[in-house]
Amino acid sequence: MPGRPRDTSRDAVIFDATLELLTGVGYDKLSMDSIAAMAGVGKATIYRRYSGKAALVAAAVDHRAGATPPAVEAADLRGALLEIVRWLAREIAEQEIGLLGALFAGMRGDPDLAAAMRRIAHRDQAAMTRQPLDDGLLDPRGAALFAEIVPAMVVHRLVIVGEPCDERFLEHLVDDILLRLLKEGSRP
Amino acid sequence: MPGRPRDTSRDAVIFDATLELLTGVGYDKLSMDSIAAMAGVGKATIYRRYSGKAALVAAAVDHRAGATPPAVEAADLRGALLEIVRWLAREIAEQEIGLLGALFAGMRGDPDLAAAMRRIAHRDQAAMTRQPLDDGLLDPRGAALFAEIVPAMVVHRLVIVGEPCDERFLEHLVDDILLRLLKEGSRP
Amino acid sequence: MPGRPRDTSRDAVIFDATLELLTGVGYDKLSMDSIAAMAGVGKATIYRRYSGKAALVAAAVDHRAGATPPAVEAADLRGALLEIVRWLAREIAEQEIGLLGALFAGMRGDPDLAAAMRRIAHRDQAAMTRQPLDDGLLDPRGAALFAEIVPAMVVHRLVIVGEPCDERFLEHLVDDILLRLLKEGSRP
Amino acid sequence: MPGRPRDTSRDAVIFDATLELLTGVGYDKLSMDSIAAMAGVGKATIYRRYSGKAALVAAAVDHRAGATPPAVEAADLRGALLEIVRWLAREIAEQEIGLLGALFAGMRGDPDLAAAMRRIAHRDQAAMTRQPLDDGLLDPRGAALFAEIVPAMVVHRLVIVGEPCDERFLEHLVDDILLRLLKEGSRP
DNA sequence: AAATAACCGAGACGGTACGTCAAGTCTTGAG
DNA sequence: CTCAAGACTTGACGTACCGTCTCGGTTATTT
Repeated sequence: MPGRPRDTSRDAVIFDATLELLTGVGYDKLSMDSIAAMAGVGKATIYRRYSGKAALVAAAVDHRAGATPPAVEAADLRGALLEIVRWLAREIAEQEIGLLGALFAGMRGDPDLAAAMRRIAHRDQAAMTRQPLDDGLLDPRGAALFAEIVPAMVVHRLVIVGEPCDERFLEHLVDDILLRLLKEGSRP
Repeated sequence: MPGRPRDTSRDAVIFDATLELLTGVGYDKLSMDSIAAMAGVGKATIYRRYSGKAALVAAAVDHRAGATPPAVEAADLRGALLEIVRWLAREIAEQEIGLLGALFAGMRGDPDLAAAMRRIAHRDQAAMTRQPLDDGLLDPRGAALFAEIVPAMVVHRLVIVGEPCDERFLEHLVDDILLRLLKEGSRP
Repeated sequence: MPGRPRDTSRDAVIFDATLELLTGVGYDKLSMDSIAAMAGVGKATIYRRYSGKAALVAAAVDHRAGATPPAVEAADLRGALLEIVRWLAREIAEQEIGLLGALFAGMRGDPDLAAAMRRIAHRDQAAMTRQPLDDGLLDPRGAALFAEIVPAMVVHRLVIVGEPCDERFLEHLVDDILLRLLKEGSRP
Repeated sequence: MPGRPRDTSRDAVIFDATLELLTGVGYDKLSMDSIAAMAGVGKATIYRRYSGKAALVAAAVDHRAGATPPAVEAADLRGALLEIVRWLAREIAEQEIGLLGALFAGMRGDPDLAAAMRRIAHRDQAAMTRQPLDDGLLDPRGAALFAEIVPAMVVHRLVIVGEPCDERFLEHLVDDILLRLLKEGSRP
């Protein structure tokens, strides 16, 4: 099949422009024209790669987030949990808020896209608890509980409550909720 | 010297049209023109009352939700929690999903509006646990924990996970998380 | 017929505001709201008197123009013609341009109103040449020619050519057109 | 590096729709939305070409009128004048009335546009008298007088007097005004 | 080497919705 | 019944964005 191959260097500049504008003005003030202009790219080049704004934002967030695995250092359960929770809170605050906007906007019209974005949002959660699981700090039931509660409360804190996930909140989350549920779960 | 007073009957038809279209087509396919047309109202009449789509949706959801107090019947803690959780899940699924869309869309550009919408989202949560508190089924610390965890997990379930809050999920929420945290809290 | 009588002092302030705004911003940037506001009058008070913007402007121009009869002093034909032409040019430039805008805007939708405005535009023209007629400076045929040519050329100069009716133009009009036609007409 | 060039076929359909609606409903009932709809064109395509309704109408009238040169057949002065006057009266009645509406509406806010419209209104008038000039039927002074008087009286007749330029009026214009002025001018 | 075919930046295209503004009508409370 | 104030419906305005299409021009592969 002949023809000029896609210029892969375009992907990077498109992602950069998308993420910069996304964090700058928010999802719904984000326009494809402005992304194309900032990236120095034709709109067709974007639409050749992504089906629309929601898909582009999903891909951009996926790309950026994919580069950051956690890497836990603490050896005790509380320390490990705090590290993971800190990383997740920062990740969501910085990147995935935009993804959530895309999710809201796109999920009605395109269920497949919504499913893809949900996969992105979930993807790290499995990897996140792998190390504590391997170290024996966490059992599978505890890991599931963690994955169910922590993202929910972090997102709720940021979006609904509208306050940052500061250290105080994260310690409260770990000490008053997670540790008590996990300890409770380990009793006979 | 005041002129013609606002026709309060217009508020009702505007809210009705807004909510019907909101649940029908979703927040971002919702157009001011279609609301005005369905309500039989000029756009200026809407913009005289609300600064934009986000503010209108917030007011409409506020209006509709305000009419619904919980009213718990069960006398035991588990039953009471289940009732409240069921009501909240239904409320969020039916009404506040639209509000969340508005929140995402509007919160960057208008922090005051975002704050107002957060107040709306929070408003019922205090009243929600009042009866169990009065009945002695819940202590203040437990009520705070409830208000912190339940909305977060319900919203997360609906938006991020993308699955409905069915009875199975709600019982899991009550039995595996809430009750264990609340029992734990009552120990020495 | 009982009821509060119309406050005739309102007519004056409405006319004043109308004419001031008309000369200030032109016919089509003239809004009923701004007239009402400047006049310190409710819009209903205007619409109770005039059927719409075009009718109001016509009445205002009629009112203002009606107060100004010509009063020719010169005893020779050329001097008399120049005086009349000067007055008419000033009158049209200052007032009736607005009326012409109203005429254009309103004539399609309301032929009766258009007829009324044409009557206004014509009204002075009969009176204008009365004195020269009485003095024997002009015969009826000459007066008719005058009334047919002068307003046409003044309006054309102002609107189509877009230049002011300065003394040079007016003398050209009198010397090169009017006087030659009138002299010609008086020959055997 | 230029992008996609303007589709010049869009100009034609826009002009057609504009002129059809203009003659149908008149200048001020003419809406950009209806033009766009009838032309099967997005509003942006119109606004990309013309700054507003007045500019569009000016361009449309210019376009349509530009295609029509006079072509005089008569060999005597009276016949030639009548032919030209007839053509001009028809032209103004059919096309330029709309342009005059645009001129009134737009000339306050945009003097450049007003100047352009005046150029359009004047454009044919030079060419109009070229043939009689070449044939020696008219001298330059007579041609200037013609161009000054005839359009003025035709417009005045149509707009202010509100009557059509029928044959009777045109002969009056030629016999009682033009010919007498032109003959007068040729005497010693 | 030439032809082919998909790519690229740029930007015009048909649409849809936005939020504003004006026209003319209606509704207060006061006189 | 009139007044000032101002809310009402209607409908056009000009702007912004979407996702598509069309230019002239640029690479790679395939003949």
